[in-house]
Amino acid sequence: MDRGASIARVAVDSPLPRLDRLFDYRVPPSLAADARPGVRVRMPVRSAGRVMDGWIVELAERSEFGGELSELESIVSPVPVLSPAVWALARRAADRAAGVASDILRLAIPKRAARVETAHLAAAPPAREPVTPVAVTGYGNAALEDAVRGGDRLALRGIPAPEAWTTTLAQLASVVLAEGRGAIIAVPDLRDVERVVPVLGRTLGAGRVVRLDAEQAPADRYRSFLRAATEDGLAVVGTRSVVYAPVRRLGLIAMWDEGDPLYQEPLAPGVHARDAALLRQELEGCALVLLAHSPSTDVERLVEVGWCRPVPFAGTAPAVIPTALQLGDDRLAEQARIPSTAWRAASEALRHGPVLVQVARPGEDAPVGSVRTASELGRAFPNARVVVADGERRVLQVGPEPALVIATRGAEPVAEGGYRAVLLLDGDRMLARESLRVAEDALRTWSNAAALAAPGARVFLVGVSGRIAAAMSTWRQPAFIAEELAERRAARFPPAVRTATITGSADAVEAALAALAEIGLAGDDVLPTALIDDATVRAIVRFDYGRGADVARVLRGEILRRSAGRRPTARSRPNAPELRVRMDDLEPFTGEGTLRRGRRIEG
DNA sequence: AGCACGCCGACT
DNA sequence: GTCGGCGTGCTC
Repeated sequence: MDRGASIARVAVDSPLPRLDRLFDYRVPPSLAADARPGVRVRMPVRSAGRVMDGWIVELAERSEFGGELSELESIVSPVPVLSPAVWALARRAADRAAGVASDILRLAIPKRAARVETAHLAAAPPAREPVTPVAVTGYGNAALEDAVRGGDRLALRGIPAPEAWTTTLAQLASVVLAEGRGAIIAVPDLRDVERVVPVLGRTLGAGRVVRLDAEQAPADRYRSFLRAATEDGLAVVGTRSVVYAPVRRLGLIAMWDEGDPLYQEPLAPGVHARDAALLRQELEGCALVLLAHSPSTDVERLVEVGWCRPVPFAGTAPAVIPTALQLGDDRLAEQARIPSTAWRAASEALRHGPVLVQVARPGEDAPVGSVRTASELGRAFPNARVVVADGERRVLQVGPEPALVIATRGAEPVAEGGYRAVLLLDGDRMLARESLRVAEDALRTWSNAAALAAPGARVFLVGVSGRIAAAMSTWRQPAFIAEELAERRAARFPPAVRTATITGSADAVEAALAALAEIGLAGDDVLPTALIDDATVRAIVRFDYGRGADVARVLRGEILRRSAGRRPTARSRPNAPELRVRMDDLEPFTGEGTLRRGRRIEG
């Protein structure tokens, strides 16, 4: 503790909006030695007796608070777990989402495991070889190494070859690690973590790679977390909440397939990992690489406003052939809803190696389910080995030998040497979903599957035509996405605008809308209020990005007002918060997500 | 969340 | 008069 600093400014570990600010405490002499920014503390809140957890955010010599200060009760552990950078990020992210910083910190700081901590404190810092920077290949003379060193923001097109993205991420990370800085590598799901970790290990050295994801055992997760917080020059890899990892001297945040809906955080306040990454890049000045075969409309918007720079790959696009669903004379093909040209190509390819068949849904029940498709194709190709890969049957990889691999989208195994043919079935079904994001989502998942094809292998996109099929066959997804964004802009739909979904009692929602009207948010940008049930209504407002801070501030004020208001009484139902706010719901106009039950999605 | 403060109906 | 109902507000 600094000489003379006898005041600790503490963030309270509580989801209550009223406690979402810093509180000053006196540091008693007995705790002074360990009272450092970032440590977890316990302190009395409201007239002795009640003790809460929190973190010291900063130390000060004097307090602005007029009243009598209480003393910190104890320091839970001398290990700093909340870095100034992560605190700043949590504050920014919560403010932007009209939420509470400690809700973000819940994602950022894993539960303490005392034994892990003891072992960590006892261990000597590991001796490691310096990292050798590896050239970033496949992008011509784009000078990506300099861009990354210079803290640029890039929308990078993935190289369309099996697992090329893992190599690109490892090469990018090597550039910053070679300078003694750290990198955050975010991927959508655990399968992707498992794929990228060995590649990073080979490129950077195994001791340089740290896994950090919510599915780890608590002790493992805390061990990884402590390593990230204390060692320089690490690549920290994980799923969406890895963007909050306490990486030291952060030089790069790289995100694979940023359009994957798994990056949307379901826990309050529902901050998308991409948005958190953008905020963190701004705060820390590190490089940001959004790597994808087919970017989201959100990233296209960032490109168009000049916030990040698109970088194409230099190489050959997959051979994608849109195939109308004109059924031929083959009855078996007809059963399996595969056009005869694609059928013949698949039969031929199957003599040489694995063939991927992407379907929309898992299981046997759906007319298009993975298991049902597998049995149909199994009958048609009695000599072929059939592999089913979906959410339940996880298959990471298949060998180079012939096999029919039936996979739901996102669950496709990687084939050694690449698939000899890829059939994208059920495209029409995927596009029939009612969602603002069907088109970009379909394009993204088709593109990811197409990139698994061997060099020169053909990819058949079945039953899809028009501009979206053309985007696939020309491999010019960004052009289609740009048109998609233009349509959203014309309609004032996200991500051309931001949205806030306001749910609660009719009173509370009405008051919130009135408060928004006072800052000029009215007219067409306030969508008609919908009745959810007898006690709940929902309003949606939309607004330009420049107004986001104002809207969030006003709505936060309303939440604060209302949270002090009505309590669960006999009259009102218990646990029904009077006012909940969700900013930038992925599907604001269909209500998907907004009403999801379970953990809080509220303000 | 808890706990204190404060302003209206039945009581010694 | 005053005890205590719970509506309202605050937590360094």
